[in-house]
Amino acid sequence: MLDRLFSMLDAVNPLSYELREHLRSILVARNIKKREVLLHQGQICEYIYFVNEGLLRCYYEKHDEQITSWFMKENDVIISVKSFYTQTPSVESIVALENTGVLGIHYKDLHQIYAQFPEFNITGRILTTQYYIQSEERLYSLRRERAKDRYLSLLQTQPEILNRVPLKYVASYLGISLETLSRIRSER
Amino acid sequence: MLDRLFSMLDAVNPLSYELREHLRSILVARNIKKREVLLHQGQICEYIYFVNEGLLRCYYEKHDEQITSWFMKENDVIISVKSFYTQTPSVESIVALENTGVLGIHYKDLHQIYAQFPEFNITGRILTTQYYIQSEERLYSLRRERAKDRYLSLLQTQPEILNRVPLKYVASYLGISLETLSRIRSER
DNA sequence: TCAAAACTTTGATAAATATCAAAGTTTTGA
DNA sequence: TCAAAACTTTGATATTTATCAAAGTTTTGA
Repeated sequence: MLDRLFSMLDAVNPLSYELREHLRSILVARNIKKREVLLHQGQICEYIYFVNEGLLRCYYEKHDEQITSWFMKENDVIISVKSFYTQTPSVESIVALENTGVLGIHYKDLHQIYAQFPEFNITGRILTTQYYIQSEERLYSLRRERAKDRYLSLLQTQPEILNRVPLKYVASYLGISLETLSRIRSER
Repeated sequence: MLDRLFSMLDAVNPLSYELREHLRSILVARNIKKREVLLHQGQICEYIYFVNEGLLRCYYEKHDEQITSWFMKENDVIISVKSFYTQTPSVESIVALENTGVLGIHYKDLHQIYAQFPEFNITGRILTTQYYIQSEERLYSLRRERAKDRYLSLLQTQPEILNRVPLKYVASYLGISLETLSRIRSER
């Protein structure tokens, strides 16, 4: 049950026996059915989650339209970034696109770990860095790139997303309209 | 000379006397004249810099066009994100827009600090988190937002940039053409 | 299993933005 | 200081993409 999480963390920076046992005691497992909501807009994102299995979508509303900010699948760590780090109400919601199993750590427990197991700051720093790099790479593709090129980079970097997610969500993730995406896909 | 950096770091997480002295011994000061290049595309970004004074621009080329990824000014930490963290050749260049003074820490020295002064991982984690949040916020504005709205958010969040930077750089930072930006500004 | 709901495609048109070109304006450096 | 270079604005036009509408297609759940 915790194997996937532990092996992901171990790969980043080896976990001590004590930390591993401590994690067992504070991790919260949760199963979310397809379409069920893990975080509602307006709530504070109190947990940082690890996806054991399944797929989720993080989105927010702008002029009555849902805009997808991230898709998160097996082995990903998920939060509403600003809400979790600043413990303020989230503008984003997180909803399951498939039946999903996650493991959560409460914000307070995480900070207690950072204090009690200083080496976990290394893990935190490295994981944050990885997600920061991903965020920067998405900025590249949104800046001065054509709708078609944005679609092609997604196809290259995360092809499985396209098989698991309705087009309308992919479209808003890429910052284009549903119809334009459909037309791009039908070219050849 | 090091006051600004130390007080920034202290505000994130207090520096011990030993760490402060160690920093003094490994920090590298550098002055860059306007238009001078701090990092060339293709080089590995070996230093993480703190801007004491001045303003720099980080950019990359796409279809013969320069696209600005970041502006960095006093009190900012700067790197070519992916290049520094992965120690691979940079797709970005960094150039001074004003005469600028920076303090640099070499990648190896930084990691030596993380090992020798574990509490600095806290600082590293928090600073990375702050920049990650900024990156996410820029993603919001590039996704499904009109050119005009992107300009208005920049005006709100970083008005001083607009006074210190030629419009063509601001335009590519916002992902729009120079002419469109000029027209947006002249409305009213 | 089958009707309703959700999703995708396609077409016609409108709106936003880019591109090309040229004329002003400001800054720079010998 | 003043000509050259860099920057900004403006206009005309082209291209990209969005929007609105409707018709297919697939999925879902009672």
